[in-house]
Amino acid sequence: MRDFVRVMKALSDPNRIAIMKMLQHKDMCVCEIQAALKIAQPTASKHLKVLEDADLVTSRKNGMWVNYQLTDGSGGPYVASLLGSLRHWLEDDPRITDLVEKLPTIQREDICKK
Amino acid sequence: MRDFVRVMKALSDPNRIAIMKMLQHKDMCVCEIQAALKIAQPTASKHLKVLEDADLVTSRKNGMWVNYQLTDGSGGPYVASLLGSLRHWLEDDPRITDLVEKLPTIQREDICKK
DNA sequence: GTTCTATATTGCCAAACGGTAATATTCGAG
DNA sequence: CTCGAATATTACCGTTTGGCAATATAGAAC
Repeated sequence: MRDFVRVMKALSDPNRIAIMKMLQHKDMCVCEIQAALKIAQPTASKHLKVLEDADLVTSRKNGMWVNYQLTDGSGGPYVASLLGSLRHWLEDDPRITDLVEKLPTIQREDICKK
Repeated sequence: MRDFVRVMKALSDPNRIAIMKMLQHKDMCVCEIQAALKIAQPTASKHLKVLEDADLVTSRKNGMWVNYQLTDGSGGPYVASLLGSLRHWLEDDPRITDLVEKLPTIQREDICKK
């Protein structure tokens, strides 16, 4: 029950849902997510931690960057099911489609090194 | 998006999840839910309102009582899918099985009219 | 080593949440 | 109409949550 609530809570925030939908299209680092959602960097990190604690997302260090990606769902029964459903859900949501459209223009090389 | 978040939030609380799982077995009035979960009556009412606002539950007045039941899922795409998944989810959760076991002993005639 | 750069952690604030007691509402019974 | 019983609403309280600025950590480049 505790795990289930954790997953549902993780998917109960618009910004975290947006992160999940973007990660369906490509792996992203923190600064890319921060730029896409126009939120502060610590906010992005915190959201990613919530998603990671719920086993919805994993991170791989790659040099200076930390790449986040969707999990394969092996973390638990609810996670697998919800990851599958999320593929279809919100495909027509205006904010999501807008974010996904702009995804190709979000590249870490252009964002960081300010 | 707003609807989706509302549904996910509604399913992010242990007591509300317990209500959903109990309603899978039988329609219930507020005082039955209150007794089963051992919570105050306003708390039960509030939880039911959250579930109703998310279209997960509907209420039918029957004299003095208000019967709550699961919706048919026609309220939206996420609702239908989650209602279906919830049938299988948490079937082995100790608290849920305990509540369901005790369901037959929860009857409004025994509970109310204090 | 030192200096950037990307990310994580901490500390803080306003808003939202879950809970209760007290009160209001609604409806059946007499 | 009055009384009692089931439910809803309101007011309040402690905890959690999402946001940010400031700081700490980790790694690449020099």
